[in-house]
Amino acid sequence: METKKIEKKFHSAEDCPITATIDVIGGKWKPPIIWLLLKGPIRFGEFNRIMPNIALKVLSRCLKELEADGIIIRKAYPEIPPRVEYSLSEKGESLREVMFSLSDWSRKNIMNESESAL
Amino acid sequence: METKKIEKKFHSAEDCPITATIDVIGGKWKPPIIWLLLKGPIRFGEFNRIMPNIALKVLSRCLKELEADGIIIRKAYPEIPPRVEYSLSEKGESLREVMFSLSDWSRKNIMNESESAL
DNA sequence: CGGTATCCCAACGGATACTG
DNA sequence: CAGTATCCGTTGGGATACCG
Repeated sequence: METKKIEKKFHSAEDCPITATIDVIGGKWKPPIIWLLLKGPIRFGEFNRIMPNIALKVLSRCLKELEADGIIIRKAYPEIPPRVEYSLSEKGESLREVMFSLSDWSRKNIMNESESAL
Repeated sequence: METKKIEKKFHSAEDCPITATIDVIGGKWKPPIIWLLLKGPIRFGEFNRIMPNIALKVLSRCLKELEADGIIIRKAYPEIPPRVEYSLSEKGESLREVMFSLSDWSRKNIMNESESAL
């Protein structure tokens, strides 16, 4: 059988799997949010303390979107004062390699981390 | 010596290396552009043929930005009609792993590619 | 062929005030 | 404490027409 080489077209950007991933983890603040969650659960206020310049509304929306995409899990404790903890889902955990890959490339190619250790 | 654990803060989003990488490769059309270039040099018109719905202006700006970031190389041949070829720089080539990582995660977690092979 | 120029719209991000 | 509501500026992406 002959295999005809079909050139894949990108009729819309969403046909690209990479674009699809970046739609989920991209934007200005989602990367640090996911990065922090890779270390463990975090409360709403903690995000705001660690990222002092993110607007509350933006933080709120990012968390909602990540939750809707199945990346993070929101757990609210019915206490006074209220406590809400965010953590990574399994799907979110599976991003660990991806995030390290992106971070690694950045350190080598954007931050000019010297290769002096070599 | 005791090592005090310093919590890294993200005063601006750009403090996050992952955000920095996504600033370079992100957006709607840059991923497919880089993806295509990983297979070899491409001419301006070819991009437009493979991605029929990208606006000329957008394609043009994406290519300019990628060039400014040192990811791609633009080579113009002084012919009539003119010919311009885009290819990856070394820095651009170094994105291969990153792109595969992003693409792989997408196939497993967004496109629901069955794991039937297991 | 390989682009620019112009105009437009929606989405994202941001500051501040307020609420359960 | 953990958000929402409102308003606003900037950016990214898009359609169309035109140029060297």
